[in-house]
Amino acid sequence: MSKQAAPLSLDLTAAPCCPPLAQQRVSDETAVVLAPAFKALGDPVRLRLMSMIASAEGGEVCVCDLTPAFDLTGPTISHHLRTLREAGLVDSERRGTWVYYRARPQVLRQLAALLAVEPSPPSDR
Amino acid sequence: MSKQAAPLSLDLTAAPCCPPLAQQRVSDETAVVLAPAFKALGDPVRLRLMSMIASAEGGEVCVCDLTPAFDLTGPTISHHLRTLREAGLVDSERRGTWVYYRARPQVLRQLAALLAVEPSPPSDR
DNA sequence: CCCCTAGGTTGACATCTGTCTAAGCAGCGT
DNA sequence: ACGCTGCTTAGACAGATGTCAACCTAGGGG
Repeated sequence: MSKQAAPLSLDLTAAPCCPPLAQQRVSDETAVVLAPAFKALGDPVRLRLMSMIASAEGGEVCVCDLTPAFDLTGPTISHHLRTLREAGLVDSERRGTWVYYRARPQVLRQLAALLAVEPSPPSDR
Repeated sequence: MSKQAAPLSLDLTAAPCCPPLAQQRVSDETAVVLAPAFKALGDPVRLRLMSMIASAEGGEVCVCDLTPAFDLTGPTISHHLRTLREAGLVDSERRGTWVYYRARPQVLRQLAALLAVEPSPPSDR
């Protein structure tokens, strides 16, 4: 694998930040910083988790509402959530017995911006 | 890993397609179809390759222009390109001695759309 | 104080992935 | 026909990843 450190909670806001990928070559540094975020989304379970968290009413979900949606054990879900957290995509907070996760929209926005492409170039229609 | 088949060239256009991840829960099927694309972008080398291809003048690049940009052997670059191809992110075409790669904007657009988030919700400022 | 529930941590395991070297295939010159 | 250059395929190998069972920690109630 192409190296990766994961300082246990990435601040993607610190990334050299993102003229669209298709508009200007992504630098090595930027690639190294942003790739882990895409990697984190590169698993169906995590993609769904991310979606469940990001689309949650009130902006947050209890883990207890996430786990039963999958055919996986608690530890496995916990592991995936940790991956999302370390990729800087979500934040977690314990409140009493429960742990709540919420999305970090800035990072999502940054990734979306990176993938942005012209609406539909002339050659296409 | 959470299952995956890769029919040697994915048609992501066939995906149940993408109301933003933060607006509606991504279905299992959609997640299974789209996750591989994110996974493909989840490596710094491939992210840069994707960018070099997508931002290329004339919409295409020769492999011979990609390879020297990295500290990797030809086969390794070829392997990464294949991954991008199988993820449906790029297309390749041989012309004479050289092979040219071009991006598939539709897929990029689809991924970007999935990550789209409200500009900046009230709670944020 | 004890136990119950919600989650996270550890360790183990099979599988996948990134990288390389060696070998193969495709065009193009001569 | 031969060899050269550009790229892909095949095989090998160390390291990463997804999953689980077992264990641990934190809070809340009796």
